[in-house]
Amino acid sequence: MASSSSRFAVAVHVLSLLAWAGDEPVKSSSVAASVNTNPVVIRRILCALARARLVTSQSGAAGGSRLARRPARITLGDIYRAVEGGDIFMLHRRRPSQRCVVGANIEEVLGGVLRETNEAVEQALARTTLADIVARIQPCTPPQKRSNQRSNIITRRQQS
Amino acid sequence: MASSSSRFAVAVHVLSLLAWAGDEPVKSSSVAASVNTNPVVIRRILCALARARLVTSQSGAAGGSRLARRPARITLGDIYRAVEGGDIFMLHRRRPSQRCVVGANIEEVLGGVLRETNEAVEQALARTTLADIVARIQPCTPPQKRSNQRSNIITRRQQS
DNA sequence: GCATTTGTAACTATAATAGTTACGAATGGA
DNA sequence: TCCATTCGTAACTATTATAGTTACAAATGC
Repeated sequence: MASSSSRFAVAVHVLSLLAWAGDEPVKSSSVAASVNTNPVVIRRILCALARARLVTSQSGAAGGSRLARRPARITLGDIYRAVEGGDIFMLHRRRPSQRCVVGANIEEVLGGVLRETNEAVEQALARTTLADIVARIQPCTPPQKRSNQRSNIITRRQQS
Repeated sequence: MASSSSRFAVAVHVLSLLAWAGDEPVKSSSVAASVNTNPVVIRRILCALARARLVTSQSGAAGGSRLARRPARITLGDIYRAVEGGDIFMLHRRRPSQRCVVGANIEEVLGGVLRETNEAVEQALARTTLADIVARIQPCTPPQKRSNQRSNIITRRQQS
């Protein structure tokens, strides 16, 4: 089965939008319109991304969020760690029988393997940057100067 | 966060017990005692493992389950595919806005990345076999001849 | 025939996730 | 200084996945 969380996918989507918008701050409601969800869900993700120093946000009129680094300096591994953290697989939910040799040792043995596996995931994700993702999103759409009006849906690429 | 499922950990535990028991069939209730859960939970996992041809099971008195291959021929990747299958990460749960360039393309772009990531997980897991796991479970306990009585808790290693 | 064990259905309990409403605090502009 | 706007977060609900449990038919060996 898939991970029960879509936070990673949404986070990549959010950051792609911020990259698209360049220096212009983007409101959580604009992002929510593109992701097709509630602005609070987006703000929760943005909070996690801000804690990881991937974005900065500002309250108030003319507020919003923008990238804290250039897209080429943000890897999917950074994003994964920021919003999913921890490890991929659970160990047992109830402690195995310590009277059984296997039960008494399986958690430690498996723990090591799972840590290595999580490492492999992070390394695999680290090979792709946000810039790569943005480049693969309709590469035909050319960068274009932003209008002054702040539309709720971003349809044109901003800056580069 | 961790994957919400402990099926993988339990499956490795189950198969370690079967490896430990050698040719002797193991009852789901014995396994359940070691894992500290209900026999039905174990039988569900064993079903998935049987579908993947990693174990064989038999009904009836003197029934139980045993490995279908030598432990060195079973990788953690096989086990992962058998009980977790599919992919690690979810995409969006609601379809993103198709009116936004990013929303219209993010799923396809991310889908490719996530497929590659799942590949990386399977490859990482494929580097460890069930034999490796069993060898790391209290390597001090020597293999030892099994008694005739079928105890509910396996405390000694059977065969090799 | 009978005791035993698997396979599976049906149900409940628990927990994670996301969606929603609400509101205080920050901020910039009038 | 006031006010509209936006974030951050708490509190709640709804949905879903997982695991735990009971129950029973079918298979199997003695």
